[in-house]
Amino acid sequence: MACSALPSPPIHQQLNPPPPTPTHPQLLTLLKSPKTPTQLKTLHAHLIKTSLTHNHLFQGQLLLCCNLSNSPAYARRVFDTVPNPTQFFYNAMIKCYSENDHHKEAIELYGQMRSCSVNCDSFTFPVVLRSVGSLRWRGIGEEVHGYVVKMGFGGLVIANTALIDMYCCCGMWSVGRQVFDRIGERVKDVICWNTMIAGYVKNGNFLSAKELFDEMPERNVSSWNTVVDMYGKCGDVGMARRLFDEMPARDVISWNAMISGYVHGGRFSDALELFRMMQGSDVKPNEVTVVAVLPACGHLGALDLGQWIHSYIKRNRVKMDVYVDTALIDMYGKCGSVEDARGVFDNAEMKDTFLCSTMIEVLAMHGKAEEAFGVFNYMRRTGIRPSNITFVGLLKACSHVGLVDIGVEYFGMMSKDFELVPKVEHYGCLVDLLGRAGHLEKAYETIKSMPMEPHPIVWGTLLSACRIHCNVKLAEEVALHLIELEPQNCGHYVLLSNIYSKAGKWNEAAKLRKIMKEKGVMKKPGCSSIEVDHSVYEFFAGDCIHPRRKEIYEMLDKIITRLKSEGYSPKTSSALHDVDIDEKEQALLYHSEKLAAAFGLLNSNHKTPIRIVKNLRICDDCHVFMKMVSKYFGRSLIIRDCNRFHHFKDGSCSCCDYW
DNA sequence: ATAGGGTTAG
Repeated sequence: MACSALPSPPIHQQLNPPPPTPTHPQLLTLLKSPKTPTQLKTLHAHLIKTSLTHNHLFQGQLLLCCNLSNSPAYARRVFDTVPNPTQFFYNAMIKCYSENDHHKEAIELYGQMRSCSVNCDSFTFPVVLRSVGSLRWRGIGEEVHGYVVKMGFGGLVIANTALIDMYCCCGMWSVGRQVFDRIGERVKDVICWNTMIAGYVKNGNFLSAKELFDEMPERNVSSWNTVVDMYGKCGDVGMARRLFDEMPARDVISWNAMISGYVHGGRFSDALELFRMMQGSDVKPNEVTVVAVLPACGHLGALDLGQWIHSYIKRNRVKMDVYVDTALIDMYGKCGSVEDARGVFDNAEMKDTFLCSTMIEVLAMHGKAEEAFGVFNYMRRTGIRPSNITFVGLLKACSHVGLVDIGVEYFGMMSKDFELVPKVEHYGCLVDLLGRAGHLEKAYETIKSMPMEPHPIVWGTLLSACRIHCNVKLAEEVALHLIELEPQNCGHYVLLSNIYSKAGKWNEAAKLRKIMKEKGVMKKPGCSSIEVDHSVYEFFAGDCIHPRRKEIYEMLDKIITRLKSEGYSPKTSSALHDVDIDEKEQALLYHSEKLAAAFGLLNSNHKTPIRIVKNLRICDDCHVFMKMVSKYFGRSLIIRDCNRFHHFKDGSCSCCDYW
């Protein structure tokens, strides 16, 4: 065909002709930085076009580039085109596997390398040992150890350090210690000490870890970080903090370990406080910091701070990964802002099982079952495999709105369509779903037919259902069993007592209270928190230590007087005690969520909702109270109890009184 | 030839 017959190309193509094939030096430079899978293909194509695919130098660089780009599968395709791979190619390919969590493949290739009689060098072993440790393949580890010695690398600190780490990962810390003790004193460096200490920590041998830390001739920041983290994990946050304060210099890992320690120990306010201190230090938070601190915001319902962290992430270009997105979704959800959680979900670049499950759980908590099902359908459409956690979320979504049939269907789907075995928590959800909807017998049958030992929580779920449906007889049976299982758990007594009170059985309620006293079981105090001006305030039932208590109680009394004139009468059946009506009313009137609500009305802007987090379930009376506040004070209130969210607006609640 | 090994935070 004559070229002249073709119309001239559009103007933009004339201005941007296709890029010329890169020259050899340009190609080499291009191969030195990470590439997307598509870019990798293009580069590979260039190599083929210029007949460089069989040039060892370029093949080698391409293989390294695949590792840089985290593409082990593509790397393997390149590797397989090399006729007789040299030590260099094996080392690069094994490393690529190991660094991308393809440990089995890394070890297999190491085996192939040896069977092809390609020599390993001192660089091969640490990489292979890391994969062995990750898989905890003891036998292989010992075999590699033998080969390390045979090849004459038994005296190298680095090889020995890798061996120590491998043995400790495999649970063989005493063998690790033997390797450690045999390292010559003159070459024993700080890293092999750190590895041994961390090895003890991995195996739960905290005493030996601390002993070795104390014996160290010199320490670096990692040594300190390891022990700070250890004390945080084993529950001695006080000691962790002492070491944190004592260490000569702190890096971002030090701060992260300490913040995580606080969160792990349930000391959320301390975690936030430390995060604030970090702002004043010379260390910048990174993505691990925000993943550690966001759950603390979530627990406390600190939405303002959570939002601040979200914008901090954007402003400071903190690396956004799927963990950060998941932590944000969880935080927004727990702080009562489903819309923001949904926004993060929709914009998330990478969506995996964990992120989707978190979104489903959040929607479930807020009673948005349909939307939760929608996310599940999205997972099916896009091939994201649901996990056990996904189904916990779906089942909770069903039980919060009473969709019994759909819930039962999801339960069946687990094993039928996804090869997932329902665990005790799934049975718990099923019991909740059935019990709440009034099918108490079926719920009881479910517990009896469970293939595993029913956890006390499952019985507790049935007991709550008995409360909702006023079934005293079944409640007694279940509660007696529960009290036998957990005699010190106040919740069981309180629940049964509430059921008696609700049924008007004051004598029984009183008897139970006496038993509690005799056994020394303390009632867990109700506690509510509210965030005002970036600070979190906590209230306890009948709180009389708050600095502004006078003002708060006056406000609460004003609210109550107003609500009473609109027909509010405290629902005394929620009260635990068998006392005369007045006293009972008093106990109810000062529940912590009411105090928090009064504080919120006093201190916040009319346009924003009042957000409260409560540690126990909200009681019937407080539920009525909040509905009325939302109506007669024209404020919306968002309350999270230990189970779910209640959004109060214009006199009604998002749970439709089904909770 | 080519790159490259061991410790600590979610």
